[in-house]
Amino acid sequence: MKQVLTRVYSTLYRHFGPQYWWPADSVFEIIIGAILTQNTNWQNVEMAISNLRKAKLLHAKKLYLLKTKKLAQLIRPSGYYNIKAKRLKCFLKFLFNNYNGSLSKMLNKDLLSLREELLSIKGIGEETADSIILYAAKLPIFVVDAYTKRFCQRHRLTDINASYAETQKVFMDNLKEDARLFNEFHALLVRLGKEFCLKTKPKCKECPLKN
DNA sequence: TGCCAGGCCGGGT
DNA sequence: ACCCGGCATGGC
Repeated sequence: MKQVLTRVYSTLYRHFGPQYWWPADSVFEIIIGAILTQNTNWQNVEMAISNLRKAKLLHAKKLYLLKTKKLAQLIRPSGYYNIKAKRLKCFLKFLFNNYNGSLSKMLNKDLLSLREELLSIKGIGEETADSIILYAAKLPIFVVDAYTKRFCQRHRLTDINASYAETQKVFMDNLKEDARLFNEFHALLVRLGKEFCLKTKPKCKECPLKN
C-alpha cells in the first residue's frame, strides 16, 4: 500500500506539477471557501468570494457584523446560500465568542483539540474541519472528499462503502506525517478528479494513472 | 436540458 | 449505527 500511494503521488506530481493549494489570499478566505465549497463546484464558490471581496467584506469582523440576509444574497452563486450564510455566521459567532475574532489564536493548538472544536460548530463536518486544519492551520491531516473516496474505491484501496475515517486512514497510515505532502497529494487528487477519472461518470481516456 | 459539483444536518429506521 | 431528503446556483 505504501508503494502504491508513493507511485500514485509521484505520477500525479510529475504530470500536473505543484498545485499551490489552497487557492486563497488569506487564512480567513480559506475557511470561508471551505464552507462555501460544500457539495459545490469551485467555480461557483469563486463568484461568491469575488462578491465578498468587491464589497470589501472578506474580513472576520465585517462578516460577523453583517446581517445574515445580506450575506446570503452576496454568496448566492455558491448555491445553498441560505444554509451557508447560517453556517458562516455560526463559525464567526464561535470565533468571536471564544477567540475575540482572532484566527491565529483559534488555530494555534494541537491537531486533535482543533478538530474537536471545529466539529462542534454546526455546519462544519469532517471534510470542512480537516480542510481548515490542513490548509489554514497547516497541521498534518489528510482531507477526504468525494474525489478521494472515488479514487480509493475504484483503485480498490478501500471497499465500496468505506467511511470517511476508513478512507482517511489509508493515507495517514501509509504516508509520512507531513502537512506539505498531504496538501499536495489531496490537491493533486482533486486536479485528477476534475479533469479525468474521478467524476461520477468517469472519462478515463487520457488518465495519467492509466498504466 | 437535465445532471452534476471539493457536504452537512436532522429526523427516521 | 446507518440511511435519506433537503438545501440551490451556474456550467456544460
